[in-house]
Amino acid sequence: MDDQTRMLAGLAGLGGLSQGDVGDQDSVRKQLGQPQQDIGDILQQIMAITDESLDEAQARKHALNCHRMKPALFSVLCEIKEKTVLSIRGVQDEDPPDPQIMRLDNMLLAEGVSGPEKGGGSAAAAAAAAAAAGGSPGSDGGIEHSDYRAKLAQIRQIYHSELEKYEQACSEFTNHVMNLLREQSRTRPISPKEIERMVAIIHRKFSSIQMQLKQSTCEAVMILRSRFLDARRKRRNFNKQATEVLNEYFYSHLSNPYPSEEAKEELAKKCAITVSQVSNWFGNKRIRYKKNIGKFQEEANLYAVKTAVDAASVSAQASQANSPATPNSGTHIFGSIKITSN
DNA sequence: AAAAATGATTCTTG
DNA sequence: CAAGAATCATTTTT
Repeated sequence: MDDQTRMLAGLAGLGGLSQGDVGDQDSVRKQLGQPQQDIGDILQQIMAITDESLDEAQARKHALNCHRMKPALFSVLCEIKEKTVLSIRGVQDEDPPDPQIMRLDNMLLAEGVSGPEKGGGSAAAAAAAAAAAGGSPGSDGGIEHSDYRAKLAQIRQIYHSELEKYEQACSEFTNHVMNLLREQSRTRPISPKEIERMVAIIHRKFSSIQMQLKQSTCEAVMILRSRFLDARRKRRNFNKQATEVLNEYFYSHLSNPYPSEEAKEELAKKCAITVSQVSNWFGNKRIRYKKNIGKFQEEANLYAVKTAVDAASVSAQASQANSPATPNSGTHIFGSIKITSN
């Protein structure tokens, strides 16, 4: 009962001390003549250790270890620690996997930057290139592709070497701290849990650095992607014959230059381009024609003549076969066009 | 080197 | 969702 009341008073209700601990401390108290004085001295010496030379410190440390007070102080520290451990326990919550980090990791994995070495990378690059290229050219795709892959490999290599560097530094530092703690555990009590916590803290710090690395790597990959997979950056003009076919269709359907899906497919096949390229072309053509009809007059005449000649060759007619300067005689411009003057 | 042309993308609209 | 419009980034022309 005596023990219990003392414990309540001394530990402010924190509990957690075993009877053994209390007994230990009790005996310590009896042993000491003037506890305050001696403990103060020892603490002073401990604090002064950092100011001393290594040999000196070593010697002093040894002396302290052999000090008759050492076990007593040790047990006092044990007691204090019992108290603090409790307060620490409340603060320590396991970190939930940060969704941001997960996202970065996933992206890097998908991009083939992290994960298995060469295999993943080239697979991802190939998939990306395939998705971008569609399936038409085949000739110049290879060069861009390999270029992209090379850049990606470069990024991957930098990423991995940096990551390794961090990992190494982390484990080195962890080792160092562990050694320090082990050394210190001779003079003060250190539970495995404490060490564990220390290591966790270190790892968290380093992983935050790693996140920065991941972030910047992601950024680099995104830039690379937009640089190489954005088709408009490596635009090739259609060949002469293709534009000829397209223009022919456009000017011969000038009153309604909206090819149906089937017509688009047909044109795409004839021009060796994709259907969406045909759509793009007509979209651009319509808007640009309408924007400045005058500029396209010559072209319009040219193709009008062309089709007229074709028609004439079929039905050898010469109703009004002369001056090609007749601007699109029967072609009313599609829909209702508001010509923006500029 | 500047200007024009051109294929592609993005955003708004109906 | 497709067409229009504005814009981008490159290629071609001047």
